[in-house]
Amino acid sequence: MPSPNGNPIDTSQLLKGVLDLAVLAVLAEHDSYGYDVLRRLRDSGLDGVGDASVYGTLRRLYQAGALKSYVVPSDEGPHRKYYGLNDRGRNALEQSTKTWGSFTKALDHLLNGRSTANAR
Amino acid sequence: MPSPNGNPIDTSQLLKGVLDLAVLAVLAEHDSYGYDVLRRLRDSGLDGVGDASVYGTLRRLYQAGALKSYVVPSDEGPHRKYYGLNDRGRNALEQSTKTWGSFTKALDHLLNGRSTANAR
DNA sequence: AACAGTACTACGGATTACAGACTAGCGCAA
DNA sequence: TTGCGCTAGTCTGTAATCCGTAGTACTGTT
Repeated sequence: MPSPNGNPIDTSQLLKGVLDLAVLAVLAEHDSYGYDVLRRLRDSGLDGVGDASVYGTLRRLYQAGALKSYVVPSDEGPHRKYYGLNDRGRNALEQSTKTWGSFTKALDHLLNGRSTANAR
Repeated sequence: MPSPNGNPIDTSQLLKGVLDLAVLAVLAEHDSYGYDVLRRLRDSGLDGVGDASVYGTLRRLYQAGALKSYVVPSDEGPHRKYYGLNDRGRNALEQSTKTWGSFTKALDHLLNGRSTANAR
């Protein structure tokens, strides 16, 4: 049930589809493992991201063939499963970035659209 | 299963949570009915939006108390169900716009991330 | 042993897409 | 005039997708 309050949009819904892009972007800098991806995501301002969401995304991306992965047995804890972009992943990142660009442009057009001079 | 091809993000997923915002923005200009909202959304660049999605969103928003609605019997077809923002809707629009703003900012930060002064 | 870092799984919630049904005027042919 | 299809407009059910919460398990360090 919706809160009896105002009902602004939920950040979790905004993440839909964007988490892929975010994860790809993070991995574009350098290979990394789930826990670290999560941390970097949160550092960048994406607060409410759950760890399972990241692991899920990583796996989905991997199964889609956009990532390579290799396990690094660590000497300071359990093994770390590193992920990195491959060609397809790099391609997907580029594509998705474009899609995201035009999408936000359309939204901005709607939000600030033709009402620049409008005293309500 | 995903296409054996590259698997860029899907526009439909991007819409999640944003459709609310888009619909609110459209209604902020002036009251309107589903079919027209759909048309205006598409005109603004949001292509793949389905009509049922718009109707659904309209109803959700209405049941959340963000919209008022009234039926106008038309002389050129079936009746038109108009929707318009009320106070709560206006409030939600403002809130959501802010959320959207910081969200895109975070994303952009990630995408262009390693810009000036990443030497740390 | 307790704790923190790390990985994974299962279930549930929210939202959009697709397809189909239904309503109401209008124009045209028989 | 009646019948039929076309268009504008609305609504509903089901499928598919994705994120969040919670719970589990493993491994070094203190």
